[in-house]
Amino acid sequence: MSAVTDDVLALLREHGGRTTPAKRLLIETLQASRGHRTAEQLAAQVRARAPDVHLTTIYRNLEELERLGVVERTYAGHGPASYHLAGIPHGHLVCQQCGSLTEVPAALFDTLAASARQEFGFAVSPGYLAVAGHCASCQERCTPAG
Amino acid sequence: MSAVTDDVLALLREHGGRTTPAKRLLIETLQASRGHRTAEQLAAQVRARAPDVHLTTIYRNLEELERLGVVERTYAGHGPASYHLAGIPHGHLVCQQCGSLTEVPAALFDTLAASARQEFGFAVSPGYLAVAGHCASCQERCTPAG
DNA sequence: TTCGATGCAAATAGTTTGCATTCTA
DNA sequence: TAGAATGCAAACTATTTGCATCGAA
Repeated sequence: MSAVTDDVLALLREHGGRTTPAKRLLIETLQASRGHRTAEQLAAQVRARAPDVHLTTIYRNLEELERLGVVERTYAGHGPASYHLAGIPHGHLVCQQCGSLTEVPAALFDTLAASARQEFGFAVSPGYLAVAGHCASCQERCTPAG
Repeated sequence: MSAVTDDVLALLREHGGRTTPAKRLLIETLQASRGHRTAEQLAAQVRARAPDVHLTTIYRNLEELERLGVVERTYAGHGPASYHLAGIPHGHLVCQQCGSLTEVPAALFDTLAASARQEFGFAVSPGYLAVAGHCASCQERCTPAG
């Protein structure tokens, strides 16, 4: 159906993988969901079309796609990880209060990444972990107007 | 024994809490361990002196201390959270390969925090989540010299 | 002597693994 | 028809909760 899906399936085959309905549906679901989805959410969406696909299969396929660099996993502290198709590199802000996840340009991390490299020889990957804090609406709700 | 321990216990009492051996030992252990410790590690260290202290008690007391602002919890992705006494604000770099956790000055986050506030109204808390990437030694080990 | 703290068992959330079966190439 | 992929059950890790008992103030 989609060129991207077929490209990913082709890549999978190149690496010794096989094309299955579960994989095709997962990739299509990832494309359809612009934002970030948990494994559970992806499973629910895939099951809407193929009720027998097990959560385990979702996890196994996400892992395979992550290994191939097609999918990125993001941790936001406790709670489940979020998955999304790898594309333009970006970072994430997660609100400690409401849990909302905001995608932000990787450029926001440039200064931090430069300092980390210079001072600690550390190469920052902005995508893997979110940056915690408090989102605009939660601050409004909790700050006594100032 | 230590002034800090007594101060924390006093703070606990002020908030309706009680002084117990388990709490005293936990606070002393947190002081003794300069770095970051998981609940499990803290339990092991406390048990060296009081074998009957249960992991549940450690979690409950860490939670209480976190609520009072005495202890900070840091998540580094998957794996257990790390705990340490709240002191000078700082951030953390976690290596995705070896898992090592590096404490870094909060100043490293200044530019990121400023941009996040300006562009998204988001108030960054550098301490709560680590920033992922690859530490110096893991890069050496894996980069084909260049 | 009251009410917070504890120990223990059990529940929980999120994810991974073992194994027999099914299906792709 | 070999070996990858799947479904299901069960294990697993990190953490939380329920409840009876214990102990600090």
